[in-house]
Amino acid sequence: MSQNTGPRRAPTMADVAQVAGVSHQTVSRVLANHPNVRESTRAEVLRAIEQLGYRRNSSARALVTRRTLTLGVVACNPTLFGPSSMLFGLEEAARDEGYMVSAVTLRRYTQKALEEAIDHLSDWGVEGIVVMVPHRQAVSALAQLRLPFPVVTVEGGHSLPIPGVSVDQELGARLVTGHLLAAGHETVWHVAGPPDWLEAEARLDGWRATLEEAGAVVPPPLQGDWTPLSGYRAGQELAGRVATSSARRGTPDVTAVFVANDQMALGVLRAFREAGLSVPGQVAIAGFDDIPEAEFFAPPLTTVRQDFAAVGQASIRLLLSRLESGGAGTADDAERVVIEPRLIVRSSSKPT
Amino acid sequence: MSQNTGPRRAPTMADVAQVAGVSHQTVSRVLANHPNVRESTRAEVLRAIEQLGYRRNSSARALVTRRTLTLGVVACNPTLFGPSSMLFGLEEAARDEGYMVSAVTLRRYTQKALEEAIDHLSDWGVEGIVVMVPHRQAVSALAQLRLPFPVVTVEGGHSLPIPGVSVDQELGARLVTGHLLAAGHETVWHVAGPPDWLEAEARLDGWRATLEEAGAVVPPPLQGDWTPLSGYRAGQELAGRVATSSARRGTPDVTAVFVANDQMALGVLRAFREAGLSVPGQVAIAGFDDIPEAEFFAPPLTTVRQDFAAVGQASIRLLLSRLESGGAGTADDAERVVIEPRLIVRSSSKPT
DNA sequence: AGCGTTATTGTTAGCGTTCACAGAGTGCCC
DNA sequence: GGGCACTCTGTGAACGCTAACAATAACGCT
Repeated sequence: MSQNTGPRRAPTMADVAQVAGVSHQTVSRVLANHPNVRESTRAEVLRAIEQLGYRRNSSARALVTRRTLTLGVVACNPTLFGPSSMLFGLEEAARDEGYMVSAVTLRRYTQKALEEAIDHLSDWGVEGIVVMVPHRQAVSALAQLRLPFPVVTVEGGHSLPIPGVSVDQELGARLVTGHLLAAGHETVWHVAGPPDWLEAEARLDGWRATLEEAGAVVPPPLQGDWTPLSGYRAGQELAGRVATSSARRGTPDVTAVFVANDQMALGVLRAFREAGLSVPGQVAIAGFDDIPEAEFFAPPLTTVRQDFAAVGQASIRLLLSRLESGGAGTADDAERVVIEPRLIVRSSSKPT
Repeated sequence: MSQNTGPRRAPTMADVAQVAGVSHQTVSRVLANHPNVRESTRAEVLRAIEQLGYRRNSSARALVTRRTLTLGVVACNPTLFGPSSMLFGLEEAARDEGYMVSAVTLRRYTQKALEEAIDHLSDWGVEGIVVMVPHRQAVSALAQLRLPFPVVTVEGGHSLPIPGVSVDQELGARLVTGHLLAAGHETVWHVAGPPDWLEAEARLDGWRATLEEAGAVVPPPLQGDWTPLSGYRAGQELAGRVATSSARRGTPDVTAVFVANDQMALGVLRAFREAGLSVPGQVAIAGFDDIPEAEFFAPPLTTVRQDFAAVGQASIRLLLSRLESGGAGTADDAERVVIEPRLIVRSSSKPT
């Protein structure tokens, strides 16, 4: 029983070949499902593989095939519901296609951080990357870089010739704003996201356009940063406005608010609650994203649902199609996939 | 101008060597920061690298060094705040140490899915993995598997000889329950998580033990599944109990509820609101996790904060220490890192 | 029988690194 | 001026796999 207890190395193809009594090439053929292998030898080889617990060495394979079967992702706020859902859908889709996904997360967007992230991924030989960093500067910085592999953006806007997937944020904003106007509100206020985020901008644009088309006054948008706290602050300001305008004109000028995401909407709700404003009685509120919690807010939040998982899947499909077409960095016919959001009406916007 | 426009292959070390007028080995030395290289040649090599845009081929490197510098993660509910925060902290820590992280996500736990996930990671030659699947069965299934690389669990319980990191869930539960008892409640009800989750069990245990030690009645725990909806259902049941007990005995038997996570607590809050029960006036509520939204619930939620990012970092440290000690699968002195949670008191539990 | 064709297997040569070793040059000492 | 230590550089051989080609056996057909 010379059971070698030392840190014996993983078996190689040659080991399998020897056990099975064939050449290493035949083993390779069996593994590659090559048709021209006699059934009996195939069985023999499989048995040897089983017996030795053989696993193909991915590095050696990658070295010779020049394919690492690895994709990279750069993500930005990965603890938020949206980004993490996308990441999830993306990883699953990639795995189904036989790829591995390596993610690098950015604490905050800076050009340097983005470049380092991409560098890090390149070092590991990814075949392509998905960039989920929805800052305006990120996308233009990306366009500058000439990378030796395909890049796909998520929510990267339409202005640059980089293929990408996005949800039609503007449409979503139009849906909510239109919904609030239809409910009889004279106008709709807006708590926007950070101005350098493309999503924030698109939502702002959709909101403004809808108001203008309806001939409604466009009130100055308030500024948030996606966090509940910033929504809370904006909510306090709006609540103050309601109070003073009611006192001055006898009628409040804020009766409906479209908040650029659900988390901030939560903050606004709290501020209103503390100010004694009833929702939707005195002010109607709507959010964006439809996080799982939104249905259970006080009151349940009207919002716009985005199919994040679908975005992740689409980004992988797009990346793989680029990969197969051999299309490296440059792509003039930058494909874009747009996914439609859906309005979810709940009590926060219903007339009592 | 013989600019080769074809899909010219990435430059190799030999190319760099030729341009710099040295041998490929010298290039390798420069890249490895070997001390015995003359300053002038080092500069020459670096210049050639710059000029050619050379990047070391990670597959070739991995092949010869037998190190892929890649770690794997198996995660379970990656869209929740907790898991995604851990993933984030973990990835960052790994990157700081020069490792790449590849994550595989499980839609739902099954033994098969777990094994496939691990298989998938093994295929890519990870040097070790972190398993973030806090099911009882997952950990025992893991213990069965004899893997050729180190494994670290997150929230994997203490019963098995696998190194792991966890937050002291039981302590957290004790803190909340004790806090509620100290506020004068005769007993504390509990909405538990799914019974096959270790975290749910530990929180249940901590709650029960605290009640027993205080000589309080231990009411039957309600069952949830972490989602707001399940919390909502449990909340409806509890609200019903308040109503009938108040009617029958003149005094309600539910005055305080410890909900096993914040999302379910949100559901309970909604149910109570709909039933006309005031929080904390008639019933005090506390959750667990301290998700960013918790502070803005109606009312702001008392909860237990877990430092998820720290858990992720600790898991990487533990995995790397295992890796360096050469400790593969077997590890009798299974190290465990325990992180202490912190009670965060907000108005949902404050006596009016 | 002889030939072409196909099925099955083996042989050899890389893929781009790192490692082990050898070699050349320099300085120092007895 | 030979030997020794040290610095710097190059040569050749792996690492474990796949691709290309060669070789052999088996088969059908004229």
